[in-house]
Amino acid sequence: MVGNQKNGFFAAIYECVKAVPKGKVASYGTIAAMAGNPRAARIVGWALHVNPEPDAIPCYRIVTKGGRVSSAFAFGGENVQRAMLLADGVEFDENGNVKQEYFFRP
DNA sequence: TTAATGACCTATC
DNA sequence: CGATAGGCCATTA
Repeated sequence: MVGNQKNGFFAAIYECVKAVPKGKVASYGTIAAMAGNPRAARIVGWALHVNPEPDAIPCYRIVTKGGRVSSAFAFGGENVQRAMLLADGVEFDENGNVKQEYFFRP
């Protein structure tokens, strides 16, 4: 590691995000639960916000529980995130939300 | 240590 | 159905 990040919940969150298989998405609450705190959904958003390793952390695979992408995506915008997911094989419904069948659940 | 922040979630009007 | 308010938890200054 580059020695820039302290070991905390963030590290666990990163592991969970990287554990999401390609072609699927995960919600903040799901990642938080996998990290050990089902109520720390906001911490997940923060962990991805700092995104120390955007090359290894596919934050574009993280969406809200309703399947809606975040409004403050760090890579460029919601449209970009949708394109990334489409490139991974994820499909959206008519509402612009990710289908629940593409949600990765442990 | 206290206070403030934040890419959420749920409940209520 | 759409908008608003509050609560939760960890990190930073």
